Amino acid sequence: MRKDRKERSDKYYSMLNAGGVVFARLGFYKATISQIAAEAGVADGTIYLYFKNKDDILYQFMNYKSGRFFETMRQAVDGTDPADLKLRKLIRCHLKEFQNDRDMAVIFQSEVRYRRDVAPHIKDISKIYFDLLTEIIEQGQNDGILRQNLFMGLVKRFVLGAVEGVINTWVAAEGKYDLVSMADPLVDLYLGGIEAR
Amino acid sequence: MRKDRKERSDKYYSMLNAGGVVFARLGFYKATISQIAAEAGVADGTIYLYFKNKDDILYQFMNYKSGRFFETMRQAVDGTDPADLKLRKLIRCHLKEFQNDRDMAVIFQSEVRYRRDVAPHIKDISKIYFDLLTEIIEQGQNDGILRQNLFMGLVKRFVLGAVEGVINTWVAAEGKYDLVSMADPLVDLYLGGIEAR
DNA sequence: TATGAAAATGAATTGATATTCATTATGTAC
DNA sequence: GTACATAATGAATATCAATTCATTTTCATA
Repeated sequence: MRKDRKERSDKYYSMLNAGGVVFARLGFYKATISQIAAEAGVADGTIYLYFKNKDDILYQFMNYKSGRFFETMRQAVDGTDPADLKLRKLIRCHLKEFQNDRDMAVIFQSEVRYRRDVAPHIKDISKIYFDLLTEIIEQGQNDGILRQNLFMGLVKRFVLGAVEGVINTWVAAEGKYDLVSMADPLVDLYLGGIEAR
Repeated sequence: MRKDRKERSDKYYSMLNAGGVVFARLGFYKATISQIAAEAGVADGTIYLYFKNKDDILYQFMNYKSGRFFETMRQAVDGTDPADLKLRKLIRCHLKEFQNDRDMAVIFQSEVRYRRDVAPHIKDISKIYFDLLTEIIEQGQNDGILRQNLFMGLVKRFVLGAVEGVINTWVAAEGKYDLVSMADPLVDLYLGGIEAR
């Protein structure tokens, strides 16, 4: 059908990407259609041939990015590694993907938390993430690498919350340092904590 | 001066509070002055006798809440306790204050991250928090309770990020469970990590 | 109770921008 | 090269909500 052809076109992606750029720079509400159109090098009206409305641009942007993101995550984790290494790979991958696509990072960290209407979509996103974590942690417990008496719901929040905190700081610092280098020290904290032995 | 009298009045606080209610419910951009005025039981125009504009309502709300929040935090931590107990008290206090004032929790967790223009103000907020954490962690290291080889910048992000993650989940769950009960298990994770010994 | 200042009101103004659509351009089949 | 369909344009429209301000109400004082 026609819509498919359109959606796969270069023009479609340049608009999607322009949306990402402008939303990241100004936030959803301050971004205007005219700015997005200008960034993509098309007329304002053209946006509406490809997207239902402004919300739809954000929605499709998230959809596209999160799809690719989780494919990458899944690949990073699949395999026969021990749980602690899987956790390391997961976090490294997360930080690497966000470092390589700062617009996505900004939008995921702020719009996602902000916009309630995007929330249903986002729930899926963190669900997939949480499922990956559940797999890893349960495997680690079965192999005796991780403690048995863990409150799983809390541990997942603990892990994801801390990564997000690290990412937010990096975003606020305008990405002036290497984010990926935080991965291993962070996982060391997850595993061993801060207490002296 | 007149402004002082106004700012301390009941009406001022009812408008400030109404702002909190409506911002928390709809987010800053979808909230309207009319809704805030209605919630406070005043006319639209009255808002502008007490606040410069819509931004100013949010700004003063944050200012007021964060001032009280950090007084409370400081009190919770001051004293001669060992560092791990201080950390426990800090986290307990943080969760308790947010649980007792859900509007504040929603606004701090979403608007703060979202609105760049509020950021300078917010930097102060997390700076105070980080300073408290620095004090506690350094004390713990001096007393031999906490590990020496900690990357302080990361540890602070790790701690604050994880608490915020826990709070976000609670907010998203509409506050249906007891947030404060998460404090001790969370601090246990900070201290000992998830690895088996 | 009369008077004036301070406070409050809410309808009207203003500005902004998302969205539409009549028009123009582009490309393709014959 | 003509005719048709598809795509793109951008000025005009429609909506919405922040802010203003002429008018009214409240309230302290004499």
